[in-house]
Amino acid sequence: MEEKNISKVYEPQNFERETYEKWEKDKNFHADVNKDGESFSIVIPPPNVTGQLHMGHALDETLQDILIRYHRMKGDNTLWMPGCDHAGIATQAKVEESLRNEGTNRYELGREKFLERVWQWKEKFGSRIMYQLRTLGASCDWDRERFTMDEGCSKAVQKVFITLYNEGLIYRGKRITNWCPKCNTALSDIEVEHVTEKGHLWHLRYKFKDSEEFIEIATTRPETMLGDTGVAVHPDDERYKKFIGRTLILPVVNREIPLFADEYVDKEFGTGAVKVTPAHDPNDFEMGLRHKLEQIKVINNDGTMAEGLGKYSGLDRYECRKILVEDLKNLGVLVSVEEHEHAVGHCSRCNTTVEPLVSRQWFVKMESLAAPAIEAVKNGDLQFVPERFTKIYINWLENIRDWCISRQLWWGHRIPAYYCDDCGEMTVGENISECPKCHGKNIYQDEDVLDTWFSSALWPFSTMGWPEETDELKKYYPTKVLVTGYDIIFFWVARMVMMGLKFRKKVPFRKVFIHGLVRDEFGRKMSKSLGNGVDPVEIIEKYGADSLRFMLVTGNTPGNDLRFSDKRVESARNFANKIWNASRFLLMNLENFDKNFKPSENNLTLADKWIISRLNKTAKEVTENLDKFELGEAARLMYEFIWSEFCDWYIELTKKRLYGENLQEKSTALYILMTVLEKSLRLLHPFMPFLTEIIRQKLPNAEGSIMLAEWFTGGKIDEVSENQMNVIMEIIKVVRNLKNEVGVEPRKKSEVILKISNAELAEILKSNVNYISELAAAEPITFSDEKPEHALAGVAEGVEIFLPLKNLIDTEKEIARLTKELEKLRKGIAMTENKLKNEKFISKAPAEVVQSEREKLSAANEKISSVESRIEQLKNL
RNA sequence: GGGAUUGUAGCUCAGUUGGUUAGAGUGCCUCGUUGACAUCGAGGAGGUCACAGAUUCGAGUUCUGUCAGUCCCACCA
Repeated sequence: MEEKNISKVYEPQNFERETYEKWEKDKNFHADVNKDGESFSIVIPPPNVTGQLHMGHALDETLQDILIRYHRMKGDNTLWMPGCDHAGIATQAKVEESLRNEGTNRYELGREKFLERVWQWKEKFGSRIMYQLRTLGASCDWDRERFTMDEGCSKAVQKVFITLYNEGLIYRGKRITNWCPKCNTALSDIEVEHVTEKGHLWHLRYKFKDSEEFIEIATTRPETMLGDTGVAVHPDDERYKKFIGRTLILPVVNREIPLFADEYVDKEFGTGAVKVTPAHDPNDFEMGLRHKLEQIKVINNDGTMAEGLGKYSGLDRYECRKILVEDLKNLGVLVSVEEHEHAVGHCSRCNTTVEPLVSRQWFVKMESLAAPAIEAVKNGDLQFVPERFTKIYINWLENIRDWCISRQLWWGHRIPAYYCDDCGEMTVGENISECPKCHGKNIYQDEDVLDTWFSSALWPFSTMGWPEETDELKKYYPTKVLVTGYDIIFFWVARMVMMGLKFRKKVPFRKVFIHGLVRDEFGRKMSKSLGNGVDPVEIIEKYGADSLRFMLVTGNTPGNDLRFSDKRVESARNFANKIWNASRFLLMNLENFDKNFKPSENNLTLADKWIISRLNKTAKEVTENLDKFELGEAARLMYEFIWSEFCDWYIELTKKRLYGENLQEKSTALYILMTVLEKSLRLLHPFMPFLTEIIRQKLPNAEGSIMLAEWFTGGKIDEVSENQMNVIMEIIKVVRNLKNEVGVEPRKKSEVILKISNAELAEILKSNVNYISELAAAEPITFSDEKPEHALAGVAEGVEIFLPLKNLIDTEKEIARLTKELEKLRKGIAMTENKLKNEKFISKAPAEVVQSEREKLSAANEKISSVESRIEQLKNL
């Protein structure tokens, strides 16, 4: 059978692509709403169209694909919804950068032309991302691919905005917000990263209007003093009580400003008196509202100083600080400068220091939306895996502040608010072309777009056709699980929950499976600036997608970061190669196998029963772990089973039968090999989809695509056979060990004498003695009740094992080895004896535990005396 | 300031409700290639489970504290 010849080594490049194309062509990924089966749906965390996928995505998609493939095999009606996010600010920045390289900018291009350019960008990178997903093996339903700015999603966005506005949950207001001078837009609170920086605390003195007295204030941002409209002290501060209500003269600008009392002020900090700049500090803004202070904007949106500030106007804010401090010093206003550490906000996108300033923006009132989202977690509708992230989520929601959703960008969903030039009326609604108040036609739409996360928040239902009541929504909403990194719990997860509950009355997903970040081999975050990012496609080209997937999913636990390492991908590739070759071995032997052959129960050997039982147990555990989202543990179990049990032991144990003359025996062995391999492939398929598919198709006992094959949940576990086989394997190990210790070549046949006290065990060993002779090159093997003289000795599971010396070994070395073993045994005995001496242990520990300790002790004592006598013998040689 | 998390073999990490003498991968050492696989096989060395207490018959596992690292949140100018 020519088709069964497969190459000597695993070469994933030869089949991954074609395999995927076949799956896709056969519509194996497609979810049919009308089909039966419990629904199992996942919406992909839409990757940004800013560029290509990185290792973090590869991890995220791998985890999802494993779950999806597992559930598909289990017979669930499985949908994995793919798509991309328009990533407003990030994508716009990318396109602007490329314009800059061409020597132009978006303003020169104009809004319309600029957007054309962004759409071109989106087409290019969007399709690249989808290609990468395919390369990784992601079994997404491509017929349902979505984009946050496609027609349907945009409709959902409008609908949500208008509804929230009409309910008073969206409002427009002139408030202080975080402003990025470089991106030239407002930001939400969570888009600001606070970094502790070394700065200074400048002490300034402000003179009272009607006396020569001063009050000293402390500030970290002297340039904002130009916008001061008051000074605040704590009402109980004895130092300043007498000044409250008096008027100060603001230095440099000579503005009259009041000194007032406010509980916000901390008496202990600085001088206990704080300058108040309502237009440029969130706290001052609040105080300003409380005390009806004027807001004077002294810093422009681009970070330069505003007009009307004399020589300071037009200066960059930090340049101004330098000059102003110098001037204050000369004026005698500057009293002192202290070193001071404080947290400074940076734009999470471009890292520029954000400027809090007052502007007119749109906000979502969050409190009433947050309450049900907290409740959903508390009542169990929504569960985090691992659970510890619940606390982070709740804590954030309980302290939530209003969400600034407007961005001064061009790329994104334009805010559906319209302004009438004739009467000044603002209208929120769809397709407004006429002012509802004055019927004027001079209407223009709000220039701003929405925060990118606004549309992402609707993703689980906007992708399913909402606001229409589609079949998809009925079948697949809520989704079963959301798989994402802990870094976007606030940005995305919490907001989806709020929106889902608000507009669908149901949580968008039942479980949130949180994973960590992929770091480089030194534990650093992978980033462009460090240049330490690893392109998943490159790894796939080198090692195969299966290897990458396997590496990403093993060796870490849910929620924890993982380190990427080439070594570990290589190790996964070696595993793939191992499976490949085990399969090749089977296929080679399968040439004349009658595919209708079925072995009878009576012809099964101990090894057969053992491997079947081990497979059944493994399947059970793999399934349990998958259900618990312990994907790494599930994968590890498969690794262990296939490599350490199936390959290292079982295949070796079948060789005698395969190469022998007895057709019955040979067929039985082949049948079990084939069955176990086929089921193992199914269990491994979610992790390594390509390899398992390609191999299974060559097996005579399998039909159709493995991805549609039934999941194997296990079967009867045969403890008796497992125990018996364990004894045999232990004996083999001891014999190998003994030979190795004394430098006898592994393959060199050596006589072995077994002394067994347990009669039942002796029978079993006698009938399976061939395993020992085959795998330990032990010949002849004899059973004896006597300890032979001059022999190496070892013990396994109550069996004493002797290898007659026959002058082959170094007695000194052997005595040393035995002495060491003796020490080990004595240590063990001491521990066990201590336990058994302890009356509390005897009385409180479960009976079977006590019993096993007793047995252990007597076994160990036997071993000791045996080893001791060996040593004596050797000494007398 | 609050919270989370990590500390186990040279390195990277498992260790699920407390129960044999703590495991894997990788690296290292010894031996081994005529047939599935050197991307391999057999064997070995290597750990007072960060430290100190507590609970328990029994703690890597639970609790408290200490030290060290990482991260998140937070309006102290």
